[in-house]
Amino acid sequence: MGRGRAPCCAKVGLNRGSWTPQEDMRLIAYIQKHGHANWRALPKQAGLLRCGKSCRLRWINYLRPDLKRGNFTADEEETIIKLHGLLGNKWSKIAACLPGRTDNEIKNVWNTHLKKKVAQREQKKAGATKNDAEASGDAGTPLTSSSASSSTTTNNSSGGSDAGQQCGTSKKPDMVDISAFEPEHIDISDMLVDAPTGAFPAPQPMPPSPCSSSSLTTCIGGMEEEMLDLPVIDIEPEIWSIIDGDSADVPDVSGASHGDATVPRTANAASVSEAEEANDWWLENLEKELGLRGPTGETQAQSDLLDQMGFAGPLGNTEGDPVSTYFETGPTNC
DNA sequence: AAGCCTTTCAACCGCCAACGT
DNA sequence: GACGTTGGCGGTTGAAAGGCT
Repeated sequence: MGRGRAPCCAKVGLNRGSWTPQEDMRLIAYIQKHGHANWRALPKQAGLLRCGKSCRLRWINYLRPDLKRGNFTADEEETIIKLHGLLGNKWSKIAACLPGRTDNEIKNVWNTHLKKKVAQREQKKAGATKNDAEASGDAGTPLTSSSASSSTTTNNSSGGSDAGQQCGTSKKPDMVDISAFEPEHIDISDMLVDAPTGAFPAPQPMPPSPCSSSSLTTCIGGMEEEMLDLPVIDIEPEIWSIIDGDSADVPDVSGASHGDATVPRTANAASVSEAEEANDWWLENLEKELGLRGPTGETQAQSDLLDQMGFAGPLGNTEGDPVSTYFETGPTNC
């Protein structure tokens, strides 16, 4: 643990709270082009007045192209309940089994809906099986002892650190075998493979720089370079120094200088096309919502985007900002 | 219609593990 | 091996939305 850690946004005058459509666009554009090899440096290079942590969170939980949005299906809820029984509050691991869902989302759903649901179910079950319990040999380990209460109690001391393991291949000792509770066994491995692949491509760790594909880059064209390079936001240079804790120069963010270096290398050749498909699909929707596609053509689109990005005056015409509209409609269209 | 209460969810905080030097 | 840096995780918070009285 480093001690010299720079203070987070609150202390250095960075933006906090809700993200604006402009910030979203900026983040999206930057990551699409350069990837997110270094979250700490990202906001600086993208011209965002946010801390890297905030950017990461926003991307992971909201802007990522492979996110499924909208209500959880009954199946998903059941899956969460089951996995929570196995894993406890290991939201990230649970999320790994639910393509398109984030740990934050799952955590929220659990705390708002599922916890109660499980509690109610358990109550019913307790009432119904009260008499049976004594007779049955395995004398049922109560589900709620882990699932319903573990979220309120503090961490199950994380211990296991089953890093690399996904979807509860290791059952924690204090976790209850929920299969005894549920009518049917659940094959966790299925969940990994069962990702709805139809309209929704399997999530990629991070799509390789999709700039080679059409989409946003095409529509924005050369403007994107400017968007990323120009000091559009009136940022006091000292702020970056404060953030960095040094006086290092703001690196040149033009593609040539560091483009490839910051592009994640998680994707192998085989997955590149998949990832590009995913991105194209996502960007298509985004572009439509942003008005970057359609009869008005690219020139208008660029001009609109410039407006939205704050290049050409205030955001007078947002009419419910485009990014918000996009997400209200929902990228998955599921 | 207004005020209050509850629910929802995006965002923040602090901690920890992994990694690099 | 020690130390610093970064990414990631889980818990918590607070604003907004919705429902109720």
